[in-house]
Amino acid sequence: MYPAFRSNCPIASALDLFGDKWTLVVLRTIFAGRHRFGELGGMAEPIATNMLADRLQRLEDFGLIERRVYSERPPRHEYWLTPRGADALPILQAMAAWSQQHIPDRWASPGWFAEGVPQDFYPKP
Amino acid sequence: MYPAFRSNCPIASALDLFGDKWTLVVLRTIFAGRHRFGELGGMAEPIATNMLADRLQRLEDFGLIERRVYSERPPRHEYWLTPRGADALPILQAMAAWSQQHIPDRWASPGWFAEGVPQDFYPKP
DNA sequence: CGGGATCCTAGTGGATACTG
DNA sequence: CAGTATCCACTAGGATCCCG
Repeated sequence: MYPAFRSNCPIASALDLFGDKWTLVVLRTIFAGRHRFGELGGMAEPIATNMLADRLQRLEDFGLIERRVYSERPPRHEYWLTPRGADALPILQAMAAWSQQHIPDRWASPGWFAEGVPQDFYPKP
Repeated sequence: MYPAFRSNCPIASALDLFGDKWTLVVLRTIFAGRHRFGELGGMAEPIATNMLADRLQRLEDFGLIERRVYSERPPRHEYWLTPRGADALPILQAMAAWSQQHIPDRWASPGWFAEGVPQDFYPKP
């Protein structure tokens, strides 16, 4: 269930858990208020459904998110952060802050997530 | 020279720059006081020399590190953080803090980098 | 010592079709 | 709607050898 950790370094271990192309992007989207599979699949960065399903499964296995199933037709599933997942926010904020400082031209554009993002999600540049 | 950015999101952009298996681990090692190619190649996480060379090249292209060449025999090269690279420290610290909170059993062990790491590099658990 | 050049593999990732 | 299954392409990554 857990990946093979490369070392005892906490940084390397964190990267072994969610240091791939998609995991933190998916997590960011959940932070931003998207909770359903379809919403996550429709984010700005196109992701294949099998990739998305795989990352959600892993995040659930690692205890970062929780899956809620509603008995409706059509079925509705939602993914919510656990406290453990919510604690990853500083990582995302630190990345956002770095980008805003050092790739400002990209960030100057309206941004893809103007609405739907918590007020203080992206730190002020 | 720059990667293809997936979107305008600063988080996704940061991940496009250094969200792979090795880049942040290499950066961490430089933060920890290793500056020579051989030292970086000898870190706890075994990395192939071509991988290391590639990541160092990219980090230099992105302006995160600076390459210093000394005219000696045998030759000596050193890689040092630029201000832009040093600004990535909060990202590493946030990852380390998360790991220490949520994968404590791994961190409880002596750690691979007891000496050589700046005093406040890993936040207190 | 610090890489570059090769070659090779594994796994990531993508498109499409299909199902409860 | 929320996935799974299948097949396929690509490239990140690794091992080894070699050279200034």
